[in-house]
Amino acid sequence: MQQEDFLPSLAAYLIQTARLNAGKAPSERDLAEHFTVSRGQVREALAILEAMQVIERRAKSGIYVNGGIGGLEAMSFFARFGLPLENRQIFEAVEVRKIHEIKAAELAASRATDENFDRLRDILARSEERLQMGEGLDKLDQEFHLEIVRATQNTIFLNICTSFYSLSHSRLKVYFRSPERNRRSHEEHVQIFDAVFRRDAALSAALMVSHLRGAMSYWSELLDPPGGGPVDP
Amino acid sequence: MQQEDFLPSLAAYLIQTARLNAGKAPSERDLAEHFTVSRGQVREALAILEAMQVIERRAKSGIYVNGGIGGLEAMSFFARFGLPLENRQIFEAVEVRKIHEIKAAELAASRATDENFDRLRDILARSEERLQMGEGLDKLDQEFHLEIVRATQNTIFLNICTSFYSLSHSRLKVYFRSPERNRRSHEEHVQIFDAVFRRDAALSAALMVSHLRGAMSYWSELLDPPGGGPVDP
DNA sequence: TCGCCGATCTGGTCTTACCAAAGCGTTGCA
DNA sequence: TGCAACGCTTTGGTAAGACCAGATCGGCGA
Repeated sequence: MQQEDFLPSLAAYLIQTARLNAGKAPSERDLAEHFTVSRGQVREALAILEAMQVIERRAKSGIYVNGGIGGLEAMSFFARFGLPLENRQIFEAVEVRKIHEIKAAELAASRATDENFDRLRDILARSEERLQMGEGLDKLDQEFHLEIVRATQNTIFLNICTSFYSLSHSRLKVYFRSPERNRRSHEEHVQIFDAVFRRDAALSAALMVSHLRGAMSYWSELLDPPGGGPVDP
Repeated sequence: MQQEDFLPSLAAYLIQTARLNAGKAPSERDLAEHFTVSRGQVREALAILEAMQVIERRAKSGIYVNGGIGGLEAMSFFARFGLPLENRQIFEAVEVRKIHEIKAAELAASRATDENFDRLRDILARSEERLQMGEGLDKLDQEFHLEIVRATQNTIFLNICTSFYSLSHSRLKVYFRSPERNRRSHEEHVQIFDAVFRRDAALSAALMVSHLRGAMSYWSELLDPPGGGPVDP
């Protein structure tokens, strides 16, 4: 146990043990022993988790796991490593994603460069290829959406959207198991590309609205029913 | 030298020294000596900065400061401690803020609760008070905008917007030195409040558009002219 | 039963030590 | 003279031990 996946392991363990103990996690010394690493390693990881607002370290008292996990970085960190998020968080993240990507399509229409168009064409071509072979879009969907964001030429914006995409990642895998949904998704991508290429900002945004509505309504249905308990992201 | 302000000091020092040495910062041992702390402390801080994508640690080689600073967390960290950002970054952050807050006004119109309205009224009342006494709005502007975001009931969204607000903070102080701008800003806040209170989503969004346009055009003028060099955030 | 006191635990910090690989300068050979 | 091989130094990565001061909590005494 060392390497880079020590952090997520630690985080998962902290949350798991804290849940059984009113939010309080084991001591640094216990954690070090449990993971067979030095206390220094544990402290380094804890410093990062504290900066992410995942935990709180109270001097001479102990380590406490924050309730509803804090910052964006923390959440995308969680999603990246498959840790569970709550329904509310997922819903909120989806809403933020909608806000971002609709505006992204609009801005992309006026700012996309030839390189952006080249990459988009390449992504669409590879999508077509995969569909012909009867395979799911998978990562290509993500690539398409993020390339649209990249076409806004706003690197901060791209940064945020990338984080949010990871929040929905494993869910999307399920979504893209259906051949029909794959096909429709691809066709909508092509339409969006055309609108952006024609520099039609309003149409680009409108198409993105309906594209996201279609894809995400599927998704929110999975969330709502039982109402409450945490689901895996 | 210890406490919480060690991190920003370290960050500033790393960036400063790295600039003179092709992106390479002093070794951990040198840093520990320079700040009169233990190597462990330095490593803990470096772990956080690495997680923020501010630096990169290469085993057996050294510490390297990343060019155009990475993630959102890193940027708001920088802004919070008055470290310089580049023009491009500021422009991008402003654009993202616009995207967020316009949509926030729209959503707030349909979701704001009585508590939100109470807090907004309180903020406006205190604003009025300060204006009467000839003082600037200062923090109250921030409170108003963030309360609008809070009214969307999306905590993740609020989280992001809060980070972005800190990016423009010290600049806003300059903006609010002008009594006339204070007055106009306050009046626009009142109008936005009314629109939200009447649940008029379209009007809320439209008013926010012009409010931000007014406030931020002032600002982008400060950025564009010389074109290039970093400015203080 | 209530309050006080002391042992214990905990995070915070520092020191020392060792490892392995990267860097770099020197040396030695062609 | 030029280049390649060798070896020392530096560097991040990791571990182990120690001390401090405050919080925590149990037991003792009033």
